[in-house]
Amino acid sequence: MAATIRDVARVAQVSVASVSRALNGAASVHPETRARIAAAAASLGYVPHAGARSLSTARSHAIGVVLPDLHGEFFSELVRGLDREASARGYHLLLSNIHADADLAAQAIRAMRGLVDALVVMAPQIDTPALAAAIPERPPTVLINSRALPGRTGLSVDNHGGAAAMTRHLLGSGRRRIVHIAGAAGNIDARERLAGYRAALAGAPERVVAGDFQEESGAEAIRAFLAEGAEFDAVFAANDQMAFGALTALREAGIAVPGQVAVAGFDDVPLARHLGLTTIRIDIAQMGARAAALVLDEAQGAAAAPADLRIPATLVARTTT
Amino acid sequence: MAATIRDVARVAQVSVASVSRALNGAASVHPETRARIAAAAASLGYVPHAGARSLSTARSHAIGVVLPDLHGEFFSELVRGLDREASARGYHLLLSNIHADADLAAQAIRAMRGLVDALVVMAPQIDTPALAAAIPERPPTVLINSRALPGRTGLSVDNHGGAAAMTRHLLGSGRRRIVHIAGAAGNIDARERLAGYRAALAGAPERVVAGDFQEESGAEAIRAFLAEGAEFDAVFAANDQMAFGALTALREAGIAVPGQVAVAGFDDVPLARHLGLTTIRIDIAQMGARAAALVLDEAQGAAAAPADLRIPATLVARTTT
DNA sequence: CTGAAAGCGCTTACAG
DNA sequence: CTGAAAGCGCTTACAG
Repeated sequence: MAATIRDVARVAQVSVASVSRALNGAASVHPETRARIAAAAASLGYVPHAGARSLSTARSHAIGVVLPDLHGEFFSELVRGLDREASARGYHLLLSNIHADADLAAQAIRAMRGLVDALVVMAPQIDTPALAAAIPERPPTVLINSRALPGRTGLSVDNHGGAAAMTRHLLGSGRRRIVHIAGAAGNIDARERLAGYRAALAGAPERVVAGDFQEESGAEAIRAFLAEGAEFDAVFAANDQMAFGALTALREAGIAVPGQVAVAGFDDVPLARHLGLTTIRIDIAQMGARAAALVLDEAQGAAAAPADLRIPATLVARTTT
Repeated sequence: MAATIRDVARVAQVSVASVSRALNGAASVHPETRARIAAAAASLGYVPHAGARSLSTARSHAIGVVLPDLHGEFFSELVRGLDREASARGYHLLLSNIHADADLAAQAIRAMRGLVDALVVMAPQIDTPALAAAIPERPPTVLINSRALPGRTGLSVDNHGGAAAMTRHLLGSGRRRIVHIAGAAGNIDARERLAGYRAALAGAPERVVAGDFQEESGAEAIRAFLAEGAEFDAVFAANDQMAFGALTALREAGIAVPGQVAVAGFDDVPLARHLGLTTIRIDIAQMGARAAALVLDEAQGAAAAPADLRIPATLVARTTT
């Protein structure tokens, strides 16, 4: 078995209280005692049992992270940002199992009781009542890309601003008939991007077609459009994946991009740069770091008033517009 | 404060022992008692304090995950696979802070004492002595893509087999002068891929140029090669990123791919499919799930003998060869 | 079937 | 500066 604080106390011939104080750098420990304890700890290879400490102090130094089924860069960058800030402040990340619906999310959150000092939850697909029911009073929680909840800090991408900027960019370059391929139904990001597109149309005709954020749905949308002989000179997809699908469908149909039709996406995934796709860039790692910082401030009592914060969404013009 | 087991006991008018037994589904609890306890727990919104339970039972139901600075798909797929298996068996994932060197890795591992029942460690850049020093006797540990350690289970990509298969594929399609762009020095994956290339050359001339797994190093390598007037008809890069760099350099030089020079990579990142890059595919999520399964088997006493397991690496031929 | 008690490995007032 | 003791919230032999 691994050495416990008792073993160290025995070897150093002091009480466990002194060992605890010495190892935690408390003020009042005689230098000689401290040295003896350090030597004993080293000789035993003693490492404090973090779980026991957490029970005594009622702090686990862990942030619970509850995420939906995320892929690729988004997931890795988000976790990277969370980890960056958490590590810098001496916290671990406890990942919940990936959840698909509100019930699973609530269950994941419950399972973290006594395990974490703070919670970062991302649940873009869960509606307000279900979300409110799932989020407990404690520990402090920051919501990422989720519906707003009164009294809780929310952090999300500036979907509305980004979509409006893209729409204006397309209008500004002379496009008039801009088709928007919407994201998954019920998804808050999808909804806000659609709203941003609408708000910026400034009288240009609105034309929305349903998608589900998958590449194939972007291709399907455009194929259906072309089949019915619809006219348009720009496609603004609610994410890059669907824009890639749109590009494929346009290529199949022999339509020049951006000559005849401009194409734009949202997210700036790595592939977008390689394909020259005009899109909206978001600094996901920054969003993660920011979320961790906010929730730890709250957990440590330095709470700012709950707010609805936005991570900037920046237009990146490339060759498809 | 959140309700504790004491509160439930008081409301249900039983001892805490009975509450514990009832809520853990122990055999011997009178149905009526059980019902009263369930009702009390529900009315109080009681959720057991997982940290306290873990101290009593000496099981945390968490797997510590110690990873280097990973990006994109590799990271997300690995964590997805780990999470899939861990969740299925009722375990959480505790992410250590991302480590850069052996000292940080050892520190991350130490910080997990008392927090996890098992450890999954990936440290391809750490040499054998440092790795041996960092990995403790307990808890059970499975190594991913790391150097082999006696008595411990290792799981890694079949780098040698994959690289050999790719080399044979290039030879089989008539290429004779195959340049290998090696990965980062000291990295075990890089080393094994190089060895696989060498083993399969079968008398064809060996030509190795240094790289560091970054896209730019692949481009640099090819530019330098072309500048010195070297002759070659194939480039096999130790990962896809460097292969993309090579493609760029060849395009700049007006060299036809695959007409004059074939290009191949390793990893099959998403971009590879879009660019038509011939490469080696690895099922990263499967590697994660497998690692979690192995380490939990060991933690739960169903230990198989330590072994050196390989995740298959499959050749995917596309348009660059 | 149920309860009183010890124990998991720490921390922290409280005395001295 | 140091120690004895209580306590964090659970679980689990041990009695009954």
